[in-house]
Amino acid sequence: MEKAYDPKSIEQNLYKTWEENDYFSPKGGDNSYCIMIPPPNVTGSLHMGHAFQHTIMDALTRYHRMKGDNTLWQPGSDHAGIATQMVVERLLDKEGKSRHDLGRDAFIDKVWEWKEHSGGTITRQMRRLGDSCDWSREAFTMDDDLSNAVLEVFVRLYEEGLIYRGQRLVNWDPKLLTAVSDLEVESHEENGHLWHLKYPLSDGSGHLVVATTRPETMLGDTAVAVHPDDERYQHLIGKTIKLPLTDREIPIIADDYVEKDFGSGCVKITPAHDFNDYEMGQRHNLEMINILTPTAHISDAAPEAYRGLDRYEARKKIVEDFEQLGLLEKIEPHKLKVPRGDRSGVVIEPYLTDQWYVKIAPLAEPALKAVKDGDIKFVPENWSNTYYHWMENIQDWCISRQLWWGHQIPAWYDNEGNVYVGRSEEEVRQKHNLGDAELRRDEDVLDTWFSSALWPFATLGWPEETPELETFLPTSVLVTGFDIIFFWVARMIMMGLKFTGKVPFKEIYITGLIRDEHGQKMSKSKGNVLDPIDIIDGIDIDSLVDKRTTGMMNPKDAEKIAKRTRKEFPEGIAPYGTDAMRFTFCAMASTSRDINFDLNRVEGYRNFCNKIWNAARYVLMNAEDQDTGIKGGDMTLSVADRWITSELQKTITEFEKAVANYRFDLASNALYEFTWNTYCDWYLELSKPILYGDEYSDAEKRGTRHTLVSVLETLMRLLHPFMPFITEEIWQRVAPLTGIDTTEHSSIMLQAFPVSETDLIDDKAEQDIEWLKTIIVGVRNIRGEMNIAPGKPLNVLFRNGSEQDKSRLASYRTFLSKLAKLESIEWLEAGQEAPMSATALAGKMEILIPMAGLIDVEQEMARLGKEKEKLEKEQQRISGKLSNKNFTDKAPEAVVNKEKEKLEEVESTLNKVAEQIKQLESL
RNA sequence: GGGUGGUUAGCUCAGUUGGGAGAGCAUCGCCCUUACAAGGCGAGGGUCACUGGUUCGAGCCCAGUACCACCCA
Repeated sequence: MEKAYDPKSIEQNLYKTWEENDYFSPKGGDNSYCIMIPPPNVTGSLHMGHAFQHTIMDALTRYHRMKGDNTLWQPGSDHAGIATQMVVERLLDKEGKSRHDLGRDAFIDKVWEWKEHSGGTITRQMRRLGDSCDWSREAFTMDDDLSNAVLEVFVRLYEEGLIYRGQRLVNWDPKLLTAVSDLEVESHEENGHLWHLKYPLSDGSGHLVVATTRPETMLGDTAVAVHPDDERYQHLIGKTIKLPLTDREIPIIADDYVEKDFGSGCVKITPAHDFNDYEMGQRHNLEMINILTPTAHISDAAPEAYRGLDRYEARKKIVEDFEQLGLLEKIEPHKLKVPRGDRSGVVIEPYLTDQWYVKIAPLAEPALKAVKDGDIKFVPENWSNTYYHWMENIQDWCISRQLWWGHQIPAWYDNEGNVYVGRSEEEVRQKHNLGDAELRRDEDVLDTWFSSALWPFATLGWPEETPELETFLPTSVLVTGFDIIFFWVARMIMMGLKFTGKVPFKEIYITGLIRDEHGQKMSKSKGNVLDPIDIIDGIDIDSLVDKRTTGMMNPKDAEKIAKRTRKEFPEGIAPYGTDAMRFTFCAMASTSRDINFDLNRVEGYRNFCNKIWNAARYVLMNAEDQDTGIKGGDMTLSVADRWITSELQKTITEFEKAVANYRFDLASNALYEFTWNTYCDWYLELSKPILYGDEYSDAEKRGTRHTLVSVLETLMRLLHPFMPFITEEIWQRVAPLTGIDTTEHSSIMLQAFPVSETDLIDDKAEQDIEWLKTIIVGVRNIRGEMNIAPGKPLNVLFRNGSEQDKSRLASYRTFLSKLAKLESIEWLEAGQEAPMSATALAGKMEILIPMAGLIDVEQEMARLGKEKEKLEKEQQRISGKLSNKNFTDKAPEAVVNKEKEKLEEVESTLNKVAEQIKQLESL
């Protein structure tokens, strides 16, 4: 084995072997376990959030596979309508073409071509992460099977009246020229203005003042509203306004939606361009005037002077015209929430169009109930409240998009404008006896999330009744971020219940978001993005800077980012390997809080990998080609052997408990702690005296070799779900030494997960080792504090030992001598004069290190002084507690007794320390 | 405006029936000891945001305040 762990040399080969041997497909027993991947966009590459979630999913998948479950991790990707279409359009743009130059069919061919060409990025990355998903089942939302499921769902919902077409206000993206759903709109506060406009009354008796953040919409005003109880305007209700810049007269109406205290208390109403005004327009039967074109220019419905102007040019001109007419009262700076398209970034316009909608209330009700009844459980639980709140206020879902890339809506129109919905044109003609009448298919496609909503059952073969559907639905757990609970999770639940009668998954594990080490969101524009692959393979600083700064809109930002990046990573990023990164994610995955990703943590866990690697080296050096007991022969287990085996059982139990609660952080800690602080720091050291010492028998050496390899072999299986590569590599070498035939059992990933055996728990061994550790640590402490070289052999004296201490020393003298580097250990009889010594305590027993030529008196005084101070504080605290009658009366007896014992112990220790100090002082 | 989460060591974070404040990294000291210097051994470092309450006892429970983050209107 190489002296240092080198992930590069092992990872990719191992993955290839696993995949070629078809280890990823389900082949377990009766219990099925299934995770559906949240399908990433084909456009994209995996970011840190994916890497995090994939680590969790893969850990769960590997864990359950090893437990013998029939385990499927279903992979696939999403066609991501808008995002993908934008990417391809941008490519066309570089050739100076638009999609319209190509035409719909040619454009779609182009998208497919692009997908074939560059859609493999994600699956390649997933392989690098070690994702053990069943690639033979890889799905894509635009595949024939899934497209059929989409058709089927659309038609059935339509036939039930749950899909309808209607003219309403939608969120219109004037750049992408499509409707988008509420969820695709992001509103953020921006600085704007509030324009106060004077609207003259028709009878010439004065004017009202209305305030607006969008003056251009006044061209579409069809009323002015006041609050019905507002005394100031009572007499005006029912009168009319002469709308400036137009020749229209509009009514003054009363509606209690109006806030009396905001602005003048008068509100201009533009039903065709504002959601609230739309509602009010419905209530009051107001005319709707659509003054915008799809590209947000002023339409022909407006006075000629403004037609064809861009919305912001029109705004400017209208304000100027008001001013000229003396009708501009004032302009105030104003902060407002500006809605922007999450893809295009342009300001969204509420816009009146024909769109398709899903009537959501009938679907939402059972979906709400499923969570309330506990058929679906959120982890952590508090996300269910967010879910309830959303589901109880859910609006109908606009599902049509004016795009080309996606599932085209299966609706046809005849020349009279009738609409027919069916699985195909043929079916429609037949069903409605249309003969060969001219039919035109609806050009729109469905919202990407429509097909995503069917993902859990469509990938398993629905609408066919497949065995997979029977076996894996409901799936076990969905692992995802809270940002798509509404986009995706809720819709899967609704559709799943509707079409399969089953919940799509039993649990939803909500992960936190990955942020940078300062808690900033990772984004291209901030230049703080980390690519998981760069953490695995490493990257030099120049390449990293290039990566972060290419394609920046603003060259100034690029400069800033380059500078910051160079400062933060002067040497670039070291290659940490997949396992180190995965373990980092696991270790940081506490209860769905956001995670500030710190590369220092990765480095720490890379070191952990190296520790494991070297522990394995040590074990192999001492066990390979040697007698590990698999061929029989007497075997005697030492106290250390029994102890480490006992500790291992406890670690397994702890791990199981943590994973059952999705506490991967606690699980990782248990593994880390056992591996490093227990197995490496103590057990491997304890094994050395036995293996290297002449005083131990063959049976004892055999027992220790056996324990070394069997604990390591078990530990590899325990670690495997989190660190698949290094554990496989080591297991392949260690397993044969435990008698496992690796030609038959070819991979750790198909081995059984360790089971904790309670009869291997050994309290006596644990106490004995505890005793050993106390003494060794005591001696080391003196060495450390006194600056005595670790290698310098010491003579020690024990005093005031009990019978147990004496028998322990008799049994474990070699361990003590070797681990504490002692030359001699001798008993001092009670009352026997001790030489001047530094002391430590193991219970009541004193450990004395004679100081002649070794120890500085003042230093030892200082050390003991510190010790004394600590003990006195503790003594004070406890005795204070115990002298409080309230405490002794009211606290449970067990607690009080515990405190009493503690006090006794502290006081006896304190006495001994004080005695030592006195002795030193007397010199 | 409504809601959710957070505030613990210099940094990143654990702390699950309320009963001795923890880890990793960073810092300091000693050591290249025959698995590992990506290491070993030891040490220092915290009014657990603030105020009040419940309790014999609060990092933990309750009320309020401040600040931060996110979601919704």
